[in-house]
Amino acid sequence: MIKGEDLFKKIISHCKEYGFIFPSSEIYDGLSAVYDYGQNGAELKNNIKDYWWKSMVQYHEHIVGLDTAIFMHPAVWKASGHVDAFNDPLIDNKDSKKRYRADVLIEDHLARLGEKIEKEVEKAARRFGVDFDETMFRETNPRVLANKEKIEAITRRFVSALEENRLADIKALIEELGIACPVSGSRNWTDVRQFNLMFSTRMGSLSEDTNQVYLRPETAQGIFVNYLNVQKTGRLKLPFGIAQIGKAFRNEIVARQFIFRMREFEQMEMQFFVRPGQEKEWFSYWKEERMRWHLALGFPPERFRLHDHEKLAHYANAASDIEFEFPFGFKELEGIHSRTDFDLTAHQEFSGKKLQYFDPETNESYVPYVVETSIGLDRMFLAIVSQAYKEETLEDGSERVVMQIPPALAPIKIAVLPLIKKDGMPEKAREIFDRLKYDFNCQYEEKDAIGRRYRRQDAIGTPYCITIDHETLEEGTVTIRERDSMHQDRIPIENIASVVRERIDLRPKSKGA
RNA sequence: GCGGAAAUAGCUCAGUUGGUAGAGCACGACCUUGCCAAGGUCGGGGUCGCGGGUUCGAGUCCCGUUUUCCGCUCCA
Repeated sequence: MIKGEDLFKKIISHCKEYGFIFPSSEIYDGLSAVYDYGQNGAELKNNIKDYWWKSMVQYHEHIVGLDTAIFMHPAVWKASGHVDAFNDPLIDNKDSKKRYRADVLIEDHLARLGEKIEKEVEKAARRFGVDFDETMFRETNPRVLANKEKIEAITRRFVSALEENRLADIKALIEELGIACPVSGSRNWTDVRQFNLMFSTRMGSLSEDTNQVYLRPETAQGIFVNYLNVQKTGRLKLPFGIAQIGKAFRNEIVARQFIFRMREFEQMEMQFFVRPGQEKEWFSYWKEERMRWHLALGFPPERFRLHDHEKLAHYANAASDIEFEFPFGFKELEGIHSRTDFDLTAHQEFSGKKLQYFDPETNESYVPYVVETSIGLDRMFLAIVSQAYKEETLEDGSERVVMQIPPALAPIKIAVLPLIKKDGMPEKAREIFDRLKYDFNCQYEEKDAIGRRYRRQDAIGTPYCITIDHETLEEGTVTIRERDSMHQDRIPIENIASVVRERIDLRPKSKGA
């Protein structure tokens, strides 16, 4: 079986060869880490969106949809913390060619100085024995005091330099502290450079009269700033959710691994608003619910795993990732975050507008807590094609490449194929095609031998092929060929639609969620 | 951004010590066959990633650059 790197390369070229994904602006040599979705990719992507939207919005009574603008007031990103948190000062060591976050280098160094003090205290403790008063020693010993003072002074300078973005001062600190590269051991550093992960542009056509605006780095904020509009106009009661699908942009230093990490990407997010104190329960609920959604597509459970975050982002009090085993290993596919009231409270402060919910059951007003589910649409796409791509050797020794895309998500649902190009079969096939095309995305093909046409449909993941033969003309039946098993059944023309519809149905079989 | 590798037709690749670009598959038309790809005939398609340099002459040698993959680095 092919695995890892080889498999990944094959998937990438298969995606290009069969119209799923093309490099952006390819005739101009492409644009780094930007991709376009082709005729089959666009269908698959739309089907993923549709599946998500239906299972989140349509099947959940208490979740509604929203579609907000990519541009938002610049203050939104100050409130959300992105202006600060998305700024990293980076520095390179010229000898080892390694890159570090300058602030992390200094923080680590300060931590080591702190450890030195502790060692001194320990040493003293051993020397003085049982009567030793640690606190007293820390507060009175001149050497410890001097070291502590030194650390505090450096920390003050460091924090103010960081806050005011004085990059030269940060570099000066690194040199002054004699921080060496852990790899090369050298102190040969480049200047500190600022990397802002948010794309910015200018709004307004006169250059002297413009405002800097950002391309949103996440879709969530559009939901937060609108949550009261939606709640009031929809007369929604807690708990309720708002779902959104849309593009987001992050100017990653390194964007790579095909469509896994792109600078322009699409998110499918749902923010669930709950009473404070109930967020942990809902967090667990959504973890399970989202995992169920993935497994409903029929993927092997061992390809998924949950990863709980130990280090939490500035806004969260609990966070888990649903990771999928891509050809390059387990990586984040979806994040479930308990975002507390961080965002709403911040927007309340920055905007000066109350963002409280009046709870008719308790007669109280409060800022709700938020549990977020956020999945990368492009990553979901990659997960599906990675899982679907199969190279098979058949009984007769021949080989085929088949995309075992879940039938409900397949770009083309039915291929309509006349067995031969004469005896009235193309006409009959056209007639059937014209009847089916209003309900399913269909493809008509008459060129080449039937076997070859089956293989072409396998390569783009078409779950069903309808073949029109002599019996069709005489008895009104067709054969329906199933992609994965290659089994054929003979069914009446009138039954095609109902048979296919039943097999591509993804609705929960027993109870609705 | 650093290091390594690669780039010739839609795809996979060949192209001798530098001498003016080829194959198979794919694609189009027609003929033939007809249930799991590769019958016949004819045909279309490449400024050899891009830009410079060396040379009488560069796909081939040199420099730069772009893109991709891998490893670092980064990824609230």
